[in-house]
Amino acid sequence: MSTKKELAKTYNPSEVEDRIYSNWVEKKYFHAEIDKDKKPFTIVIPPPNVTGQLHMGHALDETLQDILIRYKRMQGYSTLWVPGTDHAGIATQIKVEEELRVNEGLTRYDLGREKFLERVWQWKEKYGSRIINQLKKIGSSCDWDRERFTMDEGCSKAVKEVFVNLYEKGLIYQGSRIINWCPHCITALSDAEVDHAEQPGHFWHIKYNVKDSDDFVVIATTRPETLFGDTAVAVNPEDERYASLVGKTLILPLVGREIPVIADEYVDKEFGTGCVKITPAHDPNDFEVGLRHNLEQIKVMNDDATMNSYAGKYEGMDRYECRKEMIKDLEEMGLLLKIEDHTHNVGECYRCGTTVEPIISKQWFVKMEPLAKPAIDAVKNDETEFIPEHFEKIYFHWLENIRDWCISRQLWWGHRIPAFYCDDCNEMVVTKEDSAVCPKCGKPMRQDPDTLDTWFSSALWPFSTLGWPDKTPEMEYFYPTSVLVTGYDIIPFWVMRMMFSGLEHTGQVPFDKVFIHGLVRDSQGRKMSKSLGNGIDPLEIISEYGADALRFTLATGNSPGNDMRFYTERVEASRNFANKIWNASRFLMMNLSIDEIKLPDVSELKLEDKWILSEYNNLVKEVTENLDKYELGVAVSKLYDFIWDKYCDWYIELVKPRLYEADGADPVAQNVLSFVLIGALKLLHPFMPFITEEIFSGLPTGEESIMISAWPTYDEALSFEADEKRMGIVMDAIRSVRNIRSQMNVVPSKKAKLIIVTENKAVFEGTGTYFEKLASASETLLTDTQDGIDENAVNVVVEGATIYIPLDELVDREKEIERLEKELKTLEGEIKRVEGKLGNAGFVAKAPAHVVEEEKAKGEKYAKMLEEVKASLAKLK
RNA sequence: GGGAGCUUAGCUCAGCUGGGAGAGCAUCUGCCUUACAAGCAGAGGGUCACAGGUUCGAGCCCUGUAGCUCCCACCA
Repeated sequence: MSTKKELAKTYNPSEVEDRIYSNWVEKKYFHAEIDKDKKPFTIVIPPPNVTGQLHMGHALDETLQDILIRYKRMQGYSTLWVPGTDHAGIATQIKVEEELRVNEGLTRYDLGREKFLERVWQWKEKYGSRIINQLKKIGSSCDWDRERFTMDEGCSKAVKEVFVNLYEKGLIYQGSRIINWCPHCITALSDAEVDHAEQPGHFWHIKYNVKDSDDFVVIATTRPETLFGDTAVAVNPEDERYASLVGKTLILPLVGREIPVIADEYVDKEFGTGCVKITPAHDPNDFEVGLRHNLEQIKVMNDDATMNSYAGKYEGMDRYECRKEMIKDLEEMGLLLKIEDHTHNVGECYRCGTTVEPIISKQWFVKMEPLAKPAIDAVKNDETEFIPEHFEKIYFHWLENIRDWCISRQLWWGHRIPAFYCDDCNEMVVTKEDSAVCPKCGKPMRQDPDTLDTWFSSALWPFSTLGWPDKTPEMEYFYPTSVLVTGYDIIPFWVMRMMFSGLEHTGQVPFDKVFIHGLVRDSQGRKMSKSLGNGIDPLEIISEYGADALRFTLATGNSPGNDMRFYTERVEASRNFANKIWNASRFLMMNLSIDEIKLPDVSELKLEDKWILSEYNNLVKEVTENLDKYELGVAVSKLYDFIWDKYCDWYIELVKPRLYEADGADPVAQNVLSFVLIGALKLLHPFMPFITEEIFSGLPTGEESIMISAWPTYDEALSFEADEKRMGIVMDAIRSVRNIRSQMNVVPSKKAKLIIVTENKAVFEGTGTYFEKLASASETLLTDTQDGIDENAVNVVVEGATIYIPLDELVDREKEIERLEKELKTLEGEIKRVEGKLGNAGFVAKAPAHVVEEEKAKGEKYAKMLEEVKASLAKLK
């Protein structure tokens, strides 16, 4: 029976990907079960937001995770990859509000909380499932039976559990503090949710008159509109210029309120005018100063950053409009003395870009210091390791300088804070229950209207998805997870918070390793963003080039933690590689007449067989080591080189004559070709799952799927070092002959006669293509002995042999002389280099013996070759 | 003001614990050789940012300098 079949000439991914993926899903290959006989390997997905669609950053993140998961699955681990999505509080709420505004002209207040939330849930269903489908498109082998959502029942249970626990331990508290307020999203933000950007601004020098005096002070401010909230002016206690002013009263311009001059260390004498207006309700430093001096806190803005009644006639104006107007008025009044240009860092909301307003507000906070310490220690003790390691510094820096985490958000979409208030007696209860009755007066209580920071639930993701707080078998078996794969940009948002949450609530680190990748940028190195319109849609790339090509591109030429630029040219190269594999397989299948693949006995193997097997064996070892060290880019480039260069360009070409024999294709060659291809496909499978599966299914492997086949292992019996070396010489010889033919402009179709003479006078002769002859000669190249050399020939010198190409085949004598002289020069250069090294007493004395030996051997080899070249030149001249 | 990273072929980037500089793309030459023109063969192209140091030996380790990028930071 023949297994011969013919594949299409080019690989067409769109025809196979969906079919293969559905088959995997149907067969439940992605599903992970608790298996005590296997070791677990767990990854929880960084849940994409339900706001959007897959972008290139996700594609990279998913690809890396899938590579690791598929690799470990083939190695026999019970691999669990938990998929899911994030409710993304602010981001999603903004999107739905926007949609509501554009389509219906409504605000969330028009709908009311309940109706609005219904809309958000509809959004979540639609876009949540869309992004899940997109994850599938790139081949992610997630356990879809275990898909989760940060606001599903289990996660909600975990959130309440954690909140109540921390509250009872005193690690969650409510307080009035300066927080970052986004006037567009109308909510508080945590420090991590504020981006800082340099903005051009001004220093306005404003005159504050001293009460009942002609004296005045000049303060320089970048935020004149907060003037209405000033409750003091501070100077440095050491500042002699203002010593007499301390204790005096000033008249606040425009509103005429009286404020004291105080002395505080905080003021820098050298900066500005040395006088600082103190606005405790609108500046974190002023807030502290205010506490020290017991100053009143006056909020001058509403939640949307319009001015309130403290701003007098400016009430109702937006903060910037107010600034403009009041500056004009101050100028008219002669109180504006100077305007200086000044660039400063301004905080912006990470979701909408609006300048945040530091504002005093009553919010819920997590006390960070006691939580941060164990999280720092766990990384210092290597319980969790970052890859690459230097990202630990970022992690430490954040945790060591952390301030309490503001976790309440004035949003509707999110986990509602499990605190209840009694409107009658002001009693407050924090409980896991959905409702509460006042323990004092028995009246039903009102739940806190605010929700929790999205990252509060994300922080629990590694264990809430495994069933925590219940003691589930999954928690027992799959936790702690094995590796977290994520971008460096969310270390402070997420990694750090999962770490301290895991340690606090489960007593264990949430993951062994944190594998950090960089950002995917556009071809000019810019961040891909919607506003720039430079984003490249992974799905378009997939439909044009295939998921494998995209994955391969993302995994190649990129080292951990470094950003990468995305070029479609690179995807084309990856697509070409896929096609190359396809055609190698096509070639094999066209010539396959065996129906079972079995590695032949060593005695039957020819030189090139041993060589490719040995190279393959090394590849197995190296790729496995690279993957274990998370060097995915290195692993994949070795696979590329092996398959394209060694397997296709050398091995296939070398065995062709054996396949075209009149009495049928050599079964040894067929077996080796198949064995190596199958092994290489397995190694490549984590990177290019679809094409490897498609080809594998067409080969007589006796296995049902490559994705559940066993990962190849290094086999001492396949190591043929001596043959690798011999083959190296043959390859050198072939390259040299090709080089000559190319320089002599001999077209490939013209067969040249070759005479190969080995060191010990072995001679081979033939007129076939140089490929065939060298291949068939390769076996005995260095051993046989015969006599008879054609003296009138161009020759090529390789280690241990000289190859003659009769001159009548190649016309240009001058060119040949030129070539040989060049060769002579190269060899002389090499010999000089080696002699220099060996002549260096320090080198001979101190370098390792094998290094010295190698150099000696090289010297001898070059010397012999030099002699041969010289002899040839002499003959030609 | 701190901290990190980067600087290697025309472009984009690899280069593991220090032992004769690599890939892809681009360029040049020749080929439709019956797996593949999304291909084959050949070629050109790099004082590995700069200056010192350690070493028998440095792209790799140390010190300093310059340029670029990013993160963090309350100087009003």
